[in-house]
Amino acid sequence: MSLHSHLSKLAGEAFAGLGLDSEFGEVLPSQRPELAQFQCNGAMQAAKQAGRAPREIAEQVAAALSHHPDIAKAEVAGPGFINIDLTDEALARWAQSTSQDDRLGFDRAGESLTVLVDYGGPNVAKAMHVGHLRATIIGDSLARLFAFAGHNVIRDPHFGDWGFQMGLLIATVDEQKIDPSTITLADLQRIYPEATERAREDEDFADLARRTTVALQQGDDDAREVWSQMKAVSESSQRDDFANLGVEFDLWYGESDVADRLNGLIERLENSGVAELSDGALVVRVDRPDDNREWPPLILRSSAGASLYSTTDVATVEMRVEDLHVDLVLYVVDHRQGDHFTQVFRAARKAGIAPDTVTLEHIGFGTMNGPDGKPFKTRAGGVVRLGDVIEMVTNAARRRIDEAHIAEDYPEEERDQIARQVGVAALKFGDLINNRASDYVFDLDRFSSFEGKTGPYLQYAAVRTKSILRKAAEQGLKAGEMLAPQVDAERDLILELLRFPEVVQRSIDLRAPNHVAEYAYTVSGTWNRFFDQCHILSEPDPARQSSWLALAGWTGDTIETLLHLLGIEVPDRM
RNA sequence: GCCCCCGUAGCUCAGGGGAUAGAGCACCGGCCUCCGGAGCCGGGUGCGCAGGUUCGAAUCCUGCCGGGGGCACCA
Repeated sequence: MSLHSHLSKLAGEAFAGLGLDSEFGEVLPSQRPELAQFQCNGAMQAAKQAGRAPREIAEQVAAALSHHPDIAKAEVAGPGFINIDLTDEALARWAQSTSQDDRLGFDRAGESLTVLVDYGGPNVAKAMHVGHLRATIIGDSLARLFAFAGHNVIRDPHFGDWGFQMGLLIATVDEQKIDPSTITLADLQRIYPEATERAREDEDFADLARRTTVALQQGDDDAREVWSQMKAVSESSQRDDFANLGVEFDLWYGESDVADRLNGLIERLENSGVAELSDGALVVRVDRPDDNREWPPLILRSSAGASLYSTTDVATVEMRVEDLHVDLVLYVVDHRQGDHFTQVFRAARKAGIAPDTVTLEHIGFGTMNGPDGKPFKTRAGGVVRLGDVIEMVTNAARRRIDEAHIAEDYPEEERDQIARQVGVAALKFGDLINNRASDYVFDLDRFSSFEGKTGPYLQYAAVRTKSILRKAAEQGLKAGEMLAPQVDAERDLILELLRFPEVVQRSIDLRAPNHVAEYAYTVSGTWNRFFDQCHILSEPDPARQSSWLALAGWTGDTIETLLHLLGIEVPDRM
C-alpha cells in the first residue's frame, strides 16, 4: 500500500469514528510545505453533511490521528485544514519498504483488463509528419502506464490503408503508367497532394478515384497489386520512424485487416434495420433524444459503394471485441476527430457490436503548431517529416556532446547512441510535459537546448545516481538500511519519492502522461538539490553514508521507472 | 448558424473546489581545491471581462469578448 492510501485510510477511519463518510479522509501532499508534509481538507467538506462546525470536526479528527505512533503532528489550521507530519522514523520505514518494492509502492490494478491502444492510423499515402508525433508518444506512454498497472495491453497503430486516399493514388499510378514495383516513398509524397488537389477540381477524376477505391475494396487484382506495393513502401519508412522513437507495437494492423468483415457487417446492419439508405448512401443514425445538437449519421457505405473509415472503424470495434476480447479501447487521435468517434461509438452501441462492458474512449489531443501559432510547417510551407525532426534533435544533441569535454574519451558508437537517446528524450518530454488537450507550439530551439525543464535534465539526474553508485561500488561501499532523515534535503527527497504511486495512478485515471512528466521533473530537481547539499561519498558516518546510497539507488530506480513510463531511455553516462 | 476546445508572468506552458497561483526560457547576480556545472542558489505588480453557486473558484454554472477546431459520402 502507498503512503498516500495509508494516511487517507487512517484519516478516513477517524471520520468514520465520528459517524461521517470515510471518503472525507483523503490526504494530499501539503500545499504549504513550510506548515506540514500532508494535509486533509475533509473536515470542511464534511461540515455541511454533518451540520457541525468544520473546525470542531477537524479538531476531533486531528486528535484521533495524533494517537497514531507514526504521526508526529496533526493540527488544525485556518477554517479546518488538518496539517499532518510523519515522524522521521516512520518516513524511514516507508522509504525502506517502498525502495525495495518492484513497483515502488504502486499497487497492481485489482482487475486486469485487456486494454487496446489505437494510435490513430498513420496514413499509408504519405510519410509520417510531426503531427503523428503526438499520437505516437502519448499512445506509447499510455500503453506503458496501463501495462505497469498490471493490465494486458495491446498496441495497434491502425494504419489508414483502405479508404479513398488509396483510390486516389492507385488511379494516378495507373494513369501515369508507373510500374507498381518501382514506386518509392518520394512518389507517394509527390502523388498524394497532387491527386487530392486534382480531385477537388476535376469531378471526372474524383469519380475515377472513387471507382478505383471500390475496385480495390472488392478485390480487383490490379488495384490490389499497386496497393500492396504502396503499403510496403510506406510501412518500411514508418518502421524506421517508430524504431528511432523506440516505439513498438503488438499488432501491425490497418483498416484493411477488417476488409473481410465489411460486406457481412454492412449486410447485417442493413437487414436488421440499424442502417438505412439516405441520399444513396447507407447510414446509421446516431442521434439521441437528449442531444443538444444535431448529429450527422455515420456513413457505412458511400453512394459510390465504397467503405469509408467510419465503416472500418465500426468493423474494427467488432474485431477487437470478438477476437481480442478487449475491455477498454483508447483511441489516441487528435481532438479534431471527436465527432467522428462519437459517431463510431454510438453506431457500435446501437448495432450491439460493443456491449456495455466494453469501454470506448477517444483520447483527443491538441495540435502541434509552429511559432506563429499555426500548424507547424517548414519555411517553404511544407509539412515537416517526422524523420527529419528526429534527425534535427539528434544532431543538436550530438553537437552538445561534442562541446562537452567529459564525453571526449567515449567511443564514437556510444556518442552516437547518447545523441539519439538525448535528442529523442528532448522531443518526447517536450511533448508529454504538455497537457494533452492543449494545442502547443513546436519550437525546435526549445527542443534542442537540453537545459532546464527538459528530457535530458531528467536523464542527467538519473545518470548522476548511476555515477555515484558506480564510484561507491569501486570503493567497496554498499547501500544499507534507510535511516531517519536528519536534514531537509534528505527528508524532502524521501517525501517526494513516496508520492510515486499516487501520481502514476492519477496519470492512468486521467489518461494524462503529463502528470508523470511533471513529477519526474520534480523528483529530479529534488534529487539535484540533495546531491548539491549532501555529499555522499565523503560522508564520515558509515551508517548515514550507506543510507544515502540506498536513497540514491531508490531515486535512480524511481527516475528510470518514470522515464520508462514516458518512453524515454536512460544512458549509462552522458 | 450549431457544437467542441482554448484564453494564467515578456515568451512557452503547469496547476487535483482549499491556505500566500507555480515551472522553464529570457534577463541580472552568486556557487567553497569536494560524488558529473546538461547542475545548484537568489531576483516576479500575472488567472480575458461580468455575473452566479460555495464556508472557499484559475478550477463548477451562465453570458459576453478573443483564438482554434468540427459540422454525411476525406482520413
